[in-house]
Amino acid sequence: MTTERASGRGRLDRPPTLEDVAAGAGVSRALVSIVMRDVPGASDATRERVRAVAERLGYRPDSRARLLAGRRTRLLGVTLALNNPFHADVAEGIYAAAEPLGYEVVLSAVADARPPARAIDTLLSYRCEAAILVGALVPRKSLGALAERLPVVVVGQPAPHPAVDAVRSYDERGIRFAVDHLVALGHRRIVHVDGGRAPAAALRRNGYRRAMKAHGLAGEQRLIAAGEREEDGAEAARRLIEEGMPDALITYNDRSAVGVLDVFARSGVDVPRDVSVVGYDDSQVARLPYLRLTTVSQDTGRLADLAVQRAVARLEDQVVAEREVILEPHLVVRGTTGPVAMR
Amino acid sequence: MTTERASGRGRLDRPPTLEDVAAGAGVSRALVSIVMRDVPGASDATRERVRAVAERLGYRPDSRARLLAGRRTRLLGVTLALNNPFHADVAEGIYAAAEPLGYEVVLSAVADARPPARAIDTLLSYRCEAAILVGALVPRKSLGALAERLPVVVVGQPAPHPAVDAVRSYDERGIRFAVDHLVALGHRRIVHVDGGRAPAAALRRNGYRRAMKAHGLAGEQRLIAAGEREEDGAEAARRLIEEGMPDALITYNDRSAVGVLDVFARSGVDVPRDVSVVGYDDSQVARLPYLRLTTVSQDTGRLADLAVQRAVARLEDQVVAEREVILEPHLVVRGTTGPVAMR
DNA sequence: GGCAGGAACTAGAGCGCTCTAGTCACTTGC
DNA sequence: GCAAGTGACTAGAGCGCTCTAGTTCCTGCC
Repeated sequence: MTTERASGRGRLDRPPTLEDVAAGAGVSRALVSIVMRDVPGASDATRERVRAVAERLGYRPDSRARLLAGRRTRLLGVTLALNNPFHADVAEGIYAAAEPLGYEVVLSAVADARPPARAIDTLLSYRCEAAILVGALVPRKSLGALAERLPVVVVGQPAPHPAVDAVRSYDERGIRFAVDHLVALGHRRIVHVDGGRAPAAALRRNGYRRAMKAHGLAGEQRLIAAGEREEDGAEAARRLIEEGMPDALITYNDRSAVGVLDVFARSGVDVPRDVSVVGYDDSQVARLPYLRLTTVSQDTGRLADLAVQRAVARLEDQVVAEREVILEPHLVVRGTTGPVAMR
Repeated sequence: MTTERASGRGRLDRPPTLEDVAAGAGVSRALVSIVMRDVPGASDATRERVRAVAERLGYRPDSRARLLAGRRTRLLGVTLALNNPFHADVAEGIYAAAEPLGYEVVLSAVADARPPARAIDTLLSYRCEAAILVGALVPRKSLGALAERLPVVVVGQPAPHPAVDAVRSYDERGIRFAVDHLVALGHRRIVHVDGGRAPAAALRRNGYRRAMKAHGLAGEQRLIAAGEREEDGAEAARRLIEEGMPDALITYNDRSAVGVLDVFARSGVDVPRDVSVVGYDDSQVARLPYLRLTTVSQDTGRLADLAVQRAVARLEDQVVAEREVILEPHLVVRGTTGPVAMR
């Protein structure tokens, strides 16, 4: 053990390997491997001795070699957008669900400068056994190609391809609850500020149309094309102020709702007196004291659990009944919705 | 190429390797490696042919093997808390900064069920060449041990150990700006709702003390022990209401401020008429229309750039002048601070 | 014509593990 | 007393790459 740490390239003394531990303990590499993996095949006395040497040398198994040599990697790949709180919640759930099943998680971020294809490439290059895509927009065709290689579970949107699993909540119903709530409050002219091409946006749009029809409000339907960011909501709000205000509006997600509320606040539009607003996701934002956004909630913990279960079931050849699991969302009524005002 | 995808363990046809591509193109493994790595040593014609075969077979280099065989991994390990928007911003910046330098990023999340030590273990097991710890609380001693193995850069807090680099903003100054601002508005009884044991909390606490003294308000100092979560701020607010309200307060971070504002709102305390509130971080939350939190901002993009530069400089034996780089924070005045009211 | 020099390519040794197929010593059962 | 069994351990092949040290062949130059 040289203490050759001084200058130059530094730390050139490569990390200790199984070989080093084996030599130190006077046993074979294979035995050390057995001890480190905690599998049967070594006496308690030896285990203890080997562990002590490993500890002393600061030995840490090399994932690269381990993954390469093993017959399986037991790696679950997850793509997510770091700036999205919904994704973050799901990812944490995935960690928690994967560990007890003996799987490890590899995260790969999607960002402006890092398209989904890039993130997925990384997962494949690590030979993940399954991929869990959290709310990523992947072209149908590439999804099909991906599913050809490994089990794919999409979270938060319907499976865009018959070969992939999907774990999501029932978006049509979520929107339906929102419309029901607004109608019960006496609103009729209910607008949907949609999510454009964002994940599940089409479903929510559709849910809106169906719900309006069901309430005999087909004639009152009004869609504003928007998107998933605050700015999209803000622009929609400006248009509404200019072109005529509805009784209420439902946005694609909470972020969009925040943009809407911002513009309304600055323009002297009182929520909920002048107009009611409903968001979607029940993200942290929705709970903020000054916002108190009425919104549709989906259970991220359960979504994560189910996604992991799915992926593992596929890998372990268990029978998986349907391609989709759809959870029931629920409405959380807070302060941005109220009864229709006298006018 | 069998289309043996049907049932059973499925996809057992293992992914194509260099060998397969080499065979398909009628060249050696080494040559394919040269082509895939885009290094000199192959003719253009061959390059094209090899690439075509690789494409046709759906070949994807195996990171495990690549990392294992190469003399360097060029991997930068990053630990972060997924639920922290400040961390997410920094992480995205790290991706952006690492790529042009030819380094890859490995993310390792810290969560309730996944302590920092665990996250760091993962990074080590992948043989990352350097570790960038974003706002993680790692015991001084383990940090020292870690720095023994590889260059470590801590982001968002002072280096808790002489052997690690730190990239952060000048927290004492940030707090000072907040105090200056409040004093200029006429406030004297300024409380600090602190961050307890959270990263950089001690610095901010200290900055508060110094700033108060500098304004001749040493006698008005009042610290409330709190933490980094919304709930910590909320509890502090309850105590203040009970034990006596100050003119203004500065919280450890924006999350804490949100908790404070929540309790104040529910208790009929008007901000900023009755009391002014300043947060820290300028996270997304602070910009929300209904919140419009006055807060201290740090430049996450630059923090990330510098952290990567640091790590790479250490790896490539460049001279690094000081252990710490400290950026200047700045105050963003929004709606939660105002002049002292007549009473 | 002979040979240096370079471009294009290959052989083969690892990288640090896992895993199969052993070997060896020591019970155990009849 | 001996085959069979069992627990503890080892040898060695391989996982899919990279990288060093070649080899081969062409081109140009005196």
